[in-house]
Amino acid sequence: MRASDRAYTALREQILDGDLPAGTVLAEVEQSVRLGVSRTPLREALTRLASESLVSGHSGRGVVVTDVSIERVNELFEVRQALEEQAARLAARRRDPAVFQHLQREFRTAHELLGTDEGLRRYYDLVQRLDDAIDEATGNAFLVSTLAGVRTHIARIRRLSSDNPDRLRDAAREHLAIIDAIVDGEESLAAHATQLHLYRSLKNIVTS
Amino acid sequence: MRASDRAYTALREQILDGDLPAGTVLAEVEQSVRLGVSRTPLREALTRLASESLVSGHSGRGVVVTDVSIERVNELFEVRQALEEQAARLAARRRDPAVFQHLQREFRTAHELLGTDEGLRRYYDLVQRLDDAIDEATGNAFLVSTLAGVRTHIARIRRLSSDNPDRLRDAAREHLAIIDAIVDGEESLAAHATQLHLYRSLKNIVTS
DNA sequence: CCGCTCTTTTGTGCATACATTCGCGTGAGA
DNA sequence: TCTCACGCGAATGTATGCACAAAAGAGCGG
Repeated sequence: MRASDRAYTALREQILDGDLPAGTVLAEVEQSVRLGVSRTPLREALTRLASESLVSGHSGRGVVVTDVSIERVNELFEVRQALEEQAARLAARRRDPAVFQHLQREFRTAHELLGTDEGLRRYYDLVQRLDDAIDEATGNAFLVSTLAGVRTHIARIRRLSSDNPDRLRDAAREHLAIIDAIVDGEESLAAHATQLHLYRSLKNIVTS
Repeated sequence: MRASDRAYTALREQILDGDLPAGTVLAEVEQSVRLGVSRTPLREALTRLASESLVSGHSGRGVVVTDVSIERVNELFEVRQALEEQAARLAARRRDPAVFQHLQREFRTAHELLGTDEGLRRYYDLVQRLDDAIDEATGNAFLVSTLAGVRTHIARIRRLSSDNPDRLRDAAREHLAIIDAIVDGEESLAAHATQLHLYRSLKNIVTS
C-alpha cells in the first residue's frame, strides 16, 4: 500500500471518528512525523481530504479540519434528500425484484434484532446492504459517487446524534416502506417514502 | 499564483475545451515539462483532477482523461435533474423577489438577443447570471458546490451538442417559466419547470 | 504603557535526487 | 514455434533540501 494512501486513510478515519475534532490544525511536518510518512505523500493526502471538504484552508498556513455545525447539517440533508430521492426513484425503475424481495423478508423481522449489541451490529449491516442494493439498482455510477460524498459528511454528524431504540424501530419501518415501493416498481412512492425517512432522520438529529 | 494552481487550471481548461481529448494519457514528466512546472505541483494538479473525475487511473501507470460517452450523459443528467430541481425549489422558498424580477424583465426580451454573435454572448452571460442568482438564493453552499461538480462535466459534453437558434429560443422561454415560479415563490412549480427545461436540454443533446 | 517595526523562526511551496515497481522485450528451453 | 523467465528501462512513489513568505516575538520609539 502506498504511503499517501495510508496517510489519507488514517487521517480520514481519525476525522470521521472525531479523534481529530473540527478546528484542529494539521501542520505538514507534524502530521508526517506522527503518521510516519514524508511530507510529499502527506501533502497528497491533505489535497484529497480538501477535495472532500473534510479539511479547508489549504492555501495559506496549514489546513484545518472543517466544522460540522447545525446549519451545515441542514444543508447536507437538503442535498441528501434530492439525491437519495432520485436514487430510490431509479432503483424502483431498474431494480432486480429478487434482490429487494430478499431484503424485504429480512427487514420484516429486523425489529427483533434491536435488543442486543450483536443484533444492533447486524441491523446496521442490513441497512448498509440496503443502501448498497439501492446504489447498485440505480445503474448510475455518477449518482452513487456523488451520494458517497454526501454520506461521508453524514457519517461525521451521526456521532452527534443518539441512536435510541424507538428511533431505530421507526427507521426500520420506514426502510421497509421504501423497499416495498421498490419491489412494486412504484417510482414516486419510493421517492416519497425516502423523503419521509430522511425528514424523520433529520428531525431526530436536530432534536437530540 | 502557485505552480500547482497554474498546472491545475491549465489542464482543467484544456480538458474541458477538448484540447486534451478523452483517452489521452497524461504522463507526469511529459506534462510537467510541457507546463513548465516540476513533478510535485503537477502531481497535486492531477490528484485534484482525479477527485473531480476528469482523469482516472491514478493508481497504476499514468492517468487518463475520462471519456464522455452517451451513457455518462444520461447518468449526469439524472444527478443534475435531482440537484437543479432542489436548487429551484429552495430558491423559490428563499429568494429575494427583486433579484428575480430584474432577471424576469431581462429574459422577457432575451429572444431579441439571439440574432447576432454579440447578442448570443450577452444571452449566455444572462443565463450565467440566472444560475448564479439561483445558487445564491438557495442559501446552501454545499448544494452549490455539489452542483458545480456536475456542471463541470456538463460543460464538457456541451461541446458535443449543437446550439441551434430554435433550441435557444425555447430554452429562453423555459428559463422564464422557472423565473416566474421563483418570483411567485411557487416551489413545486419552480421544480417542475426546471425538470421540463432539463428534459428538453437532454433531448436536444442526445438527438444531435 | 502602548504601539510599531524589525528580526527571528517556523512552515509551506517547489525542485530534484533516490527508490521501487511495473511493463516490455529478448532470449533460451521445451 | 510457442512459452516462460529474466533483465532492462522508464515512469511512478517517496524523501529531502532549499527558498520564500507569513506569523510570532523582541526591541525600540512615541
